[in-house]
This record gives sequence, C-alpha cells and structure tokens, in this order.
Amino acid sequence: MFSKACEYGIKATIFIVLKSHEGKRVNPKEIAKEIDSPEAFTAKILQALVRHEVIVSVKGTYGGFEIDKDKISTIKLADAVRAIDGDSIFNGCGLGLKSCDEDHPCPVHDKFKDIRDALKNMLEQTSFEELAFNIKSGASFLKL
Amino acid sequence: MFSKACEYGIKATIFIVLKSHEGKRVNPKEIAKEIDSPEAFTAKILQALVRHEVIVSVKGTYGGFEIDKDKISTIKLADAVRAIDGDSIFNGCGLGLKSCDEDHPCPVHDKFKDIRDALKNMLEQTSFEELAFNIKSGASFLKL
DNA sequence: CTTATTTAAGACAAATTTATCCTAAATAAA
DNA sequence: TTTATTTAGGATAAATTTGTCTTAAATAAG
Ligand code: SF4
Ligand code: SF4
Repeated sequence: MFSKACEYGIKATIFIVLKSHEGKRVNPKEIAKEIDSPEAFTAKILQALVRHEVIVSVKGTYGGFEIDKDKISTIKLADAVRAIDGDSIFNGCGLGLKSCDEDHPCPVHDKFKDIRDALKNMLEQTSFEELAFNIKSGASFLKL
Repeated sequence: MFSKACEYGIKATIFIVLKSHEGKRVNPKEIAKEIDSPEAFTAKILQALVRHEVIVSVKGTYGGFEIDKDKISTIKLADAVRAIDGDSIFNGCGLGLKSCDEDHPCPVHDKFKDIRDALKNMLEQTSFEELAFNIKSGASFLKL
C-alpha cells in the first residue's frame, strides 16, 4: 500500500505532533527509537517532510523537528503521504495503464475507483492530531 | 497498490479467460504483446499462476496457457492477487506493525480497516469472467 | 522413436527502494 | 567570534523487485 518510507514518515509525524503539543522538539535519533525505524533513513524522510512543509526543522543546539502549534490541527494524513509517495495513490491505481481515463479505462476501473476514492477521502479527512490523541490515550501504538 | 508482477498477472489472466472462452490456448509471446508487458517476466508470472492453480499450462506443440472452461466463472481477482502478491494486501496494511491486532493497533487501524475490507471484498467478489466480458464489449481495455 | 515445440527453472542483470555514512551548512550558546 | 550541536545533502551500499537469457523437461506430432 504505502512505501516503507511513507510508513516511517506517518509514524514520525504522529510522534512529532505529540511532542509539539508539549512544546518540545525532537531529533531523528529519538524519533527512530520511538517508531522503531532505521535512524539515517528516517532522517532522510524527515528532510522530505520539511521540504514539503509538513514539519519544520530547527538547526543548532536545542534544535530538532517540530510543527507550528497553530498548524497542528490542520495537517492530514494525505499531506505526509503526498510528501513522500507523491500522489500516485490518489490517481494512479489498479492495473496502472499509461494513459487511462473514464473513456479508456482498464478492466478493473469501475471496481477500483470506489476503493481509491474511499482511501483518498480517508487520508484527506484524518488529521494527525486525531491520531496522536489516540496514542496519548493508549488506544493505539507506534511500535510492536 | 499491487506489484508490477501482479498487474501483469491480472491482465494476463483476463486475456487467457477471453481466449479460453473461444477454446484457444495462448503462449507468453502473444500474452505479452496483448497486455504490453515484458515477455520473459510475464512467463515467470504465468508459472506462478500455474503453481497456484489459477491457470493451466500445456506443453508441446499446440500447447500454451488456458483455463478449464467450467472453472472460468469461479476465478476471482483475489485468486490471482494471492498467487502473486500473497495475502499481505488482505491482512497486512497501514503502518505495517510487526504484530498488530485489534487490541494493539497502530494509529491508523480504525480508519484503515474499512478500506482494506472493502478492497478485500471487491477482490473476492469480482470474477475474471466479468472483467473479460467488459473487454469483449469494448467497455474497457488491456493496454494504452 | 525421433523431432519440433512449448512451458519450467535457474542463473544472471538492471532498476528501484531501503538503508548507511561522511561532510557541509546553519545556528545558538558561551 | 569560537565552538558545540544539529539538520541538510551527497556518495555509497544492501536488499528487493523487475526483467533477461540460457538450458532442461515435457509433450504432441510425424
Ligand atoms: S483505468 Fe481506472 S482503475 Fe485502471 S489504472 Fe486507470 S484510473 Fe486506475
Ligand atoms: S491498520 Fe490495523 S492491521 Fe493494519 S498495520 Fe495498523 S494495526 Fe495492523
């Protein structure tokens, strides 16, 4: 479904939201430990999230990654997915014809479109704040 | 979503269904041309479909790949997907935790489960015969 | 039985994704 | 300003997926 990079990116963003709520910044080491991911690879993914303005980085002592407090509630799953995997999951799908449209669809188009749209809606409607809240309350987990 | 191999496998199976309806066998060359895929790689995928008993192979002169006529209507998208990509798409998902269950879910579990189940249902309910019929009627296409 | 034909299988190669490592650039503290 | 700290970026490596090629095995026709 998602690339490994995207999975790490989503988990990392949830953790950063969690920490940003407390007004704290986090570094790649801490993040990788928390989400059980390879540290250097995670750092690369964080760079991509910064470039796409999903998260913010601060260099130097006491630096790290964070999210603007008043922006936290606006970030959706789709933002992280788009930053890392692009939007192929939103428009490309099924049998991956080179140039497909409603008038020249692949055989699974009608069946597939509904699933793809449901996925798209879910990703665009689910906020990281909501996901982070469930971690905090112990309803869900970032590793194991 | 699906691997390239799985995409080719699905298209190939649709084409084989189409030909089997006419009582004809097809070889990898013909299949690859029809679905616009690399021939040798497609041959490998056909082997996997044979091993998983989705299609049947006949060696020697006038040999090729086919599907038992009375079995055609029973084959579902899920059969080909399982044969090639395994069942990770049916149970693994979301953030890919190592050992996840309802009691120890990842943060996206609740959101994700619905999509995954919808996908699973679609794959298990859609028959290749139905897809092949749409090709035949010109409602959908295998390439371009 | 012999031969031509076709799939099966395994070794190999290319491309992509995942992951690591080292150095540069930025920044804040002292 | 100097130094310590931290992210950014590029080179490299490992693993996986995608793709090719050659030979073996099976089978039907003649
Ligand atoms: S035709 Fe429809 S289902 Fe098939 S690849 Fe294009 S958008 Fe996806
Ligand atoms: S969505 Fe549910 S089943 Fe999928 S990885 Fe997360 S916890 Fe596991």
